[in-house]
This record gives sequence, C-alpha cells and structure tokens, in this order.
Amino acid sequence: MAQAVRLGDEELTARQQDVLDIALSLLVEVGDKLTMTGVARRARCSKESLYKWFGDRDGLLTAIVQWQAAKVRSVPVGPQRMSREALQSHLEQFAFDWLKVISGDISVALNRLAITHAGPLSNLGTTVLMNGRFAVGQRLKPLLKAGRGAGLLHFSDEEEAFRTFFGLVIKDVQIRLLLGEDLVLSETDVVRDAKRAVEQFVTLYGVR
Amino acid sequence: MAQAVRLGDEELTARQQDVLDIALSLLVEVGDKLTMTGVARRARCSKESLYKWFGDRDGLLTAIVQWQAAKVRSVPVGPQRMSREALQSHLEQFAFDWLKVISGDISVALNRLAITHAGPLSNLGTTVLMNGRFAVGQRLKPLLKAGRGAGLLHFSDEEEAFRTFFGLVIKDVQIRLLLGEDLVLSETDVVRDAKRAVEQFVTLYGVR
DNA sequence: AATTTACCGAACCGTACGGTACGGTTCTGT
DNA sequence: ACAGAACCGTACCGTACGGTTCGGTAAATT
Repeated sequence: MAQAVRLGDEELTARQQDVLDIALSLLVEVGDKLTMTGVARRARCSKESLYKWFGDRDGLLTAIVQWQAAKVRSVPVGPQRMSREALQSHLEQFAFDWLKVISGDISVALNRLAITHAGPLSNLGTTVLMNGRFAVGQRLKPLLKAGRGAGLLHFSDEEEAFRTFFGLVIKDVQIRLLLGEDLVLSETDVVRDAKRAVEQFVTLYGVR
Repeated sequence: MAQAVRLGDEELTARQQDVLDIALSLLVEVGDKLTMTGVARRARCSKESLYKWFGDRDGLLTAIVQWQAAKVRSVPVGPQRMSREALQSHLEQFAFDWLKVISGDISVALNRLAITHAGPLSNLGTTVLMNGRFAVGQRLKPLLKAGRGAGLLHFSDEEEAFRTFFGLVIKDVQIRLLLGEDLVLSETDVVRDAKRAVEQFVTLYGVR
C-alpha cells in the first residue's frame, strides 16, 4: 500500500492525490463543465474508481477543494518582537502573497465552483470560506495583535481591523476576476498595490 | 399591441417584462437550477413563447440581467457646490445604498449567475460588471471630483480613489454572501458600516 | 499455484433538461 | 363577423451526463 495522507476524516493514497491534482487542473480549464467522464479520461482511471474513492460528483469536488486547501496552509507568523519596519514588511509580504493567490487561476476556479454550488445543499461554499477568508484572518490577526502589543497599531476590534485590511488589499480585484474580466496583474502591479494597501492601513490604524 | 419598452436593441412588451420579473424572482429562489420549463410554468406562458422572445436559455438569462439593470439606473449626482458636510453626507448615502444593493437577494443571485457562466462564451459576466461595478464608478467619480474641486479631497488618480472606496465599503461582504454565508445585515449595521467606511475614506483622501 | 484485491475500459441505464412541433384558444384589427 | 396573429399547454425528441454493471488484467496476498 502506498503512502497515505490524512485529509479530514479520509486518507488519500498517492494515486488519489495525483487524480485530484489532475482533476484540479482540468477544473481550471473547463470550469463548471467538469464531468466525471472527463476526469476519468484525463487521469486515465475508471469512473468506477472515482465513485469508489469519492462517493459521488459532489464528493469529488469537495475533495478537490480540501486537497488544494491542505496544500496552501503556510507557516504562521510568531508574535515576536516587532519593530515598525518589521511590521510593515510583514504586512506587505502578507498582502502580496494574498493578492497573488486571489488572482491566480486556481483560486478563481475554486471560488467560481463554490459560488456556483453555494446553498444549503452543498458545503463547498463553507469550505472555501473557511480555508480562504477565515484561514487568512486566523493568520493575520496574530500579526495585528503583535503590532498592537508593540504599540505600533491601535484598534479595539481585531475582526474589524482585519476586514478593513481585506478591503484595502483585495478591493475589486476578486469580483472582477470572478466575473470573467481579463485582468492581468503583473508582478510589479501586485507589489505596488500591496505596498499602497499597507500604507493606507497603517494610516488608518497606525500609532503616531 | 401593448406598450413596448426599448432595452438594448430589443423592445419588450408589458407581457415580456412581466415574464422577466417572474423569471427573476424564480432565479432568486432556485439559483442556477432555473429551468425553461420552470419559468414557463411560473409565468403561465408557453416554452415556445420563451424561445420566440428570447432565442435560447442564454438569451433569457441575459434579458433578465439587462432588465434588472435597466430598473436600477438612478439619478446621477450633479457637481454642485460642495460643503464638507454635504460631501460626507453624499458619500454616506452612496455607501449605504450600495451596501444595501450588494447584500440584497437579487444582487447575490445575479452575480452568482454571472459568475457561474463567466467566460469567453457568455457575456453575462461583462454585463453584470458593466452595470454593477462600472456603473457605480461612473456615478461616484463625479462626486469625488466635485469634492476635489471644492478642495475637500486630494487624489491624483480618481480610478484608484474609487477602488479604495470600493474596498472600504464592500470589504468581505460580497464574497461571503456569494459563497453562501448566512450573513444578516440589519439596517443599523449597514448605516454604521457605511459611516465608518466614509470616515476611513476621508481620513485617507480628505484635505486637512 | 490459487485466490483475493484493486483497477481499467467500455458498455449500459435513467433522468433531467434544452429545444421543437402541434393542436386548441384568445386576442386584435378590419 | 371573420381572418390571422399571438399565445397557451402539452407531448415529444435528442443529448449530455451522473451513476452502475461487468468482463478483463495485473499485482499482491495466502
């Protein structure tokens, strides 16, 4: 038996992980027209295996989302001593990474998928929300609190501060991409936008 | 022949307008599971008429979006003399209205629909973008420029100023709603958020 | 070697839905 | 009053796709 990786309550063999990667790339190409037959053909596996592994189509889609989410988890920033420059630099790095992810093909495809199947029937929307906006909040808030602890930031409600950071960084980028606008963000664009967002955030929440 | 209303290159009879309203309400209920048979049954018309009037399913969806967009157009604000209080009040009103629309069932349903069918094949995404984000920009920018003309605001790039306003007002509300989160915004919530967004915007772009 | 397990490929089934055809009915204009 | 257009309701067709079944194959297990 090949190496298995735990994911939620399931464990995935290497083969199944490969299939999920292939299915994800296919999803990026064809969007919601992703079909079980198509996945099977591209992954050179049988539909029977897909149903055996993932239950049904919704199970496959959920597995794709969770598998991608598991890959994205990154290291949390520790609440170390914060200089003003270090805080600014961390925030810029954060904004940069986030913008990069949000504007990537994979993020757009997964968010489209989850939005399409949003509703009480499927939990895809919840999953994407938890692994997207929520997870980012969990990683940013310690940084904000460290900044406040060092006397560099001032805010009473960390959730509200985070949501403002969200707005300043993402602006209208995500909705425009989701609606299909051909918006190309060069590396320098992203760097500039991230810097400006942090600058504005510090203007609003910075001390002195 | 009943009264006809021009819409794009088409003109719609009163009956067709009724059908579009009914189709829209059905869309809000069932989302992307909207079916031609369902529309025909709810609207008490024949499928044949639907196809005669709107061509195909995509034509019906496009007509729904355009019909709603035509109803939403509101009066532009004139570039009158601006006091600081008047500008602030106008911006707050603007933010309030916008948040209200974005968080409404109809906006969520139409944006979901357009995102689902985004891509080079259908222009639904473009239509929603043009009548949503773009139209709002066209209405807000004169207000911003009037504020700048009165020496109350400072910015070099009005597009950038608008996008910042967008981020501060909408924050994560739209994406959370699109992903199916059961987010209830009371009237007082919206008022408070709109005020805070304008306050922050003025902090960033206000003079003195 | 025999048996079990896991898988592939392909054929197959059921159904939902987009789109069309057609007979009957109401509306409209002369 | 009458003709014709517009429309309703429904039956029907074709297809795409989710899901199932089955025969064949190769590797692992006993």
